[in-house]
Amino acid sequence: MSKTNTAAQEPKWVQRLLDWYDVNKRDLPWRGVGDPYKIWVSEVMSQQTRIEAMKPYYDNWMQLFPTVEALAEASEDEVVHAWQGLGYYSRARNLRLGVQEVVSNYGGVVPMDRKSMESLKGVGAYTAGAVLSMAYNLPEVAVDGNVLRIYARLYNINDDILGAVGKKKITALVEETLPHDRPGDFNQSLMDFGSSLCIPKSPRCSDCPINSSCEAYANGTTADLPVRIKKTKSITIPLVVGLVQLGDYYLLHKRPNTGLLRSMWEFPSAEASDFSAGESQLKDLLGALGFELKLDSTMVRELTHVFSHRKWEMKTYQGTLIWRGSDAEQIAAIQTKLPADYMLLPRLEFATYTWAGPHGKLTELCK
DNA sequence: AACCCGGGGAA
DNA sequence: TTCCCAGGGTT
Repeated sequence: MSKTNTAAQEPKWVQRLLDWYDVNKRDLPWRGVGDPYKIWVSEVMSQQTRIEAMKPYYDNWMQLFPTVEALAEASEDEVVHAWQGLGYYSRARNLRLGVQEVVSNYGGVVPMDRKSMESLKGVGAYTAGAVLSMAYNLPEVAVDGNVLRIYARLYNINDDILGAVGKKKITALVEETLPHDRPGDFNQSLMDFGSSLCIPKSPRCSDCPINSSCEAYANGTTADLPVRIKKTKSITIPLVVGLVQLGDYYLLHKRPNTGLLRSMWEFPSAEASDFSAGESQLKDLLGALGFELKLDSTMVRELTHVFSHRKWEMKTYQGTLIWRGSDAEQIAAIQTKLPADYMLLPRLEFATYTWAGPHGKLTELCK
């Protein structure tokens, strides 16, 4: 629970920001509805994701899973498939698990206290505060990247906002300044303010309704704040990818259920930077499954895909497979002899499956 | 505290 | 290219 604050202690900028919000707030589908489930979904979808990017996913999600019960009953595959393309897929898996907890342990009602909220899968300090303040108008702070940036400037805080010290310092400040009559609106006003005016680079200070309260603006340090520690560099991984067919069927591989892009489908690939090295590895790989591989040396697509800490440099080739078993064996029979993480699939059924990031873009090369 | 987990828009 | 976004989980 946040500290109490009196009207006398409330900084002048708080009411000015609320006034600005009343005029300039964005019209978003989960706002003004008072539905904690909708707000919860929107918050999780928005994590590390811009609003414009997640909007269509949100609309689709609500069609598929309109209530906590609907989501709780959905399979993990359905849920991750609906998340396909958004990234950070653990968010989808954890959201489903969290909602299942609500249905089984809270009678389907999203809890109204921070401790219970934060005990739910995928719900941390931020999401708990956001849902509680926006859905139930409880005086809880929701400290996200926007809030860290805004307060670092308003109060000229030089600590690294990604570190524990800076984050703790700012959270204390937000608790002191949170207006208890409109906590939900206040938290949302910070989001809208941070995404339109107090933006990371080149903040639009001349248009800012609270620049007279901003210490960084007064000191001329808005360009230097907030302080963020630089991230570690990403490593580059060269990959040779094979779009390999047995008749009308493509051979696909399901990634392990741990690590990057877990449990998603991809085309067979090898960690190699040139055709011959990749061809050799793929022949070994598919040979162990019982296939003979003929790979065409003409590259059909070169694709670079950047993750947070990794970069895939993918070279894609087409090829055909020959089953080493008896000539009479049909696809279905061969299928039963493959390991569980491999399958043969016709192109028309591709849309049914969840693709591992950039592999989804390669499906357009298949016929 | 450090690292892992996606994807995309903007400069 | 680099930055960074309505973060949370794991080790």
